[in-house]
Amino acid sequence: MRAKQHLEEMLRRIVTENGWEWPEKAVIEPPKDKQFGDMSANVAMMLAKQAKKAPRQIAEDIAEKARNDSFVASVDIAGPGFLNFTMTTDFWQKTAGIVAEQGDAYGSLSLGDGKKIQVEYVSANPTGPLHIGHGRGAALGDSLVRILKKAGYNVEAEYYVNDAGRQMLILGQSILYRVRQIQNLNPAEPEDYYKGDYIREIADDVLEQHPDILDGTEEDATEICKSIGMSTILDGIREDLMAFGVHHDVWFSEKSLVADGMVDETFSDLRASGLGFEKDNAFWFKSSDFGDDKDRVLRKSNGDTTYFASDIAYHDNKFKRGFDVVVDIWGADHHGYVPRMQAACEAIGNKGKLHVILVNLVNLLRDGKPIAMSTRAGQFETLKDVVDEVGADAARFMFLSRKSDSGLDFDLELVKQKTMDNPVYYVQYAHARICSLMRKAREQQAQPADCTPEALALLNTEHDLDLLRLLDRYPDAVEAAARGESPHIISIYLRELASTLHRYYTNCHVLSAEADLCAARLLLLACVAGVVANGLSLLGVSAPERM
RNA sequence: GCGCCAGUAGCUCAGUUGGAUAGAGCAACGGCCUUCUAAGCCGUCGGCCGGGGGUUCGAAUCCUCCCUGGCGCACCA
Repeated sequence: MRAKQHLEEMLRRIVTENGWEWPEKAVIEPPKDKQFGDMSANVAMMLAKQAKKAPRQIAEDIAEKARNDSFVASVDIAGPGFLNFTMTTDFWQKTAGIVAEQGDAYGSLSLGDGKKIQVEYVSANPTGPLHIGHGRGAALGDSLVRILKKAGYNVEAEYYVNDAGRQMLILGQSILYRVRQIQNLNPAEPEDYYKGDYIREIADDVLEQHPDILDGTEEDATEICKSIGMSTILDGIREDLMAFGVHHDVWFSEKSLVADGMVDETFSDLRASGLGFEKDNAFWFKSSDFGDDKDRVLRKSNGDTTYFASDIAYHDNKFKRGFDVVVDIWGADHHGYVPRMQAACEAIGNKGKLHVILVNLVNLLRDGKPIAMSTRAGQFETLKDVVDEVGADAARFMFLSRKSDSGLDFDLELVKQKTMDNPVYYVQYAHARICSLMRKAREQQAQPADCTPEALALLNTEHDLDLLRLLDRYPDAVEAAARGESPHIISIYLRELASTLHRYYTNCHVLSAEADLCAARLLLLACVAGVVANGLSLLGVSAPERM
């Protein structure tokens, strides 16, 4: 019953009847200017070449037939050959019935058709607490998971734990250094180590659990520090993510890849297919065959495998788990890594199934002044601190208001402000306002009307229709967000819905209206509140009932 | 030097599988609370869409060459 769907079915039928083929690039969408009607189609222009006729003439043919549709009030032809449709008022009014009937399910799609899709995100090394940059990736990944589920995909969220390799060794050494310091041993400062206060706290715990740690070998001591450090930090990461409303279904360990022999398996597979080769005492992957700039080393001449080697094995493992699509969310500073990872996925027979989303850096500011961040130097603003200060809702909405691949200034003072520079409150306020109305309505024994044609017919002002048209578009917003893997589309939609609601609120009084009209308007507003809450839930932002 | 991403109103940004006169918010200025939350609404001002060429009925969007900014270019992770 949605306008776009209805018109597309009709237009496809007419095009077929005329012996033409539906052009894949044809779109039906609301025009940017209301004067062009409710929905606009470019199909006549797209058909020009195929039909060997002038676009406007094709448009005439189509318009004549389209006028027979009982839900189409008028069809105009404009510009180079646009077909502009105005739907009947009662068509739009039915929207309220559909939204009310479907409730929370409104906006759910069958786009994904149950396909298995994995979203891997955050995946920060367990060497320190999450900082604000991780927060952006976390918000994006979690929201994307919610959107893809809504769109009908079978989605699994995963965190890849880099619990093997050099970074973990440095973590162990950093803690051991602090342990010795606490014991007043005046240890030599390691060349490269994590300097944050949390390392000292972990060192305290280590000493408490292993008072005799320094009696054993250096290796054993480092191993103990590493293990306690990692589990402590990982627990902290889990807590911080939970407080931020972010969930992962699977925590996948890099160590387990090696232990299960998956890396070796990858090596022999590549060797067998001729895509791996020995040179200069190292083992290489011929990634240049798949568009990468150069070949890459998987096993160094000193015998260690590279990070890339386990990453190939990891992705191989993902595809073997049956995912049709694998989404990786990475920091934009890793963009140089994309071509080789794509090459690897192609080499192991999964071309085009990896989608990499790059999340650009977050510049943390306070009152316009930058706050420097570096895990190593131990000076950073943690995600936890930021969430504690500004709230999870405001932080998430800020992260999800912009395209992920452009840089983001995150000003702590700004995000606390209640202005349109910080639109989370604007959207939440729309929801709270409606809830407040509903409470007042109950006090005076008024309640939303049932979706009868008589009740719906009372929703006949331009303000009513503006809201109804926007509600009708919600599933399109979900679809666009899912297809584009772009949660910010939901955020933009919500701002527009909130804006239209606030305008309605100012112009159309509800509780003072005559009883039937009041009930009809309550019905409409209940639908709006439902869709606002629905959309906010896709962003992982709460919909408060009062503010 | 090579590559990727960005450059749209004073500011922050939408809009980019080519569509109609390029949109919001903020800021500035001017209005609206004796009725449901003013965290709101209405109005005015504001643009060679970084620049030059090209492709076509039509370009912010595609191609090409420049300019500016960010980030990458390891037998690091």
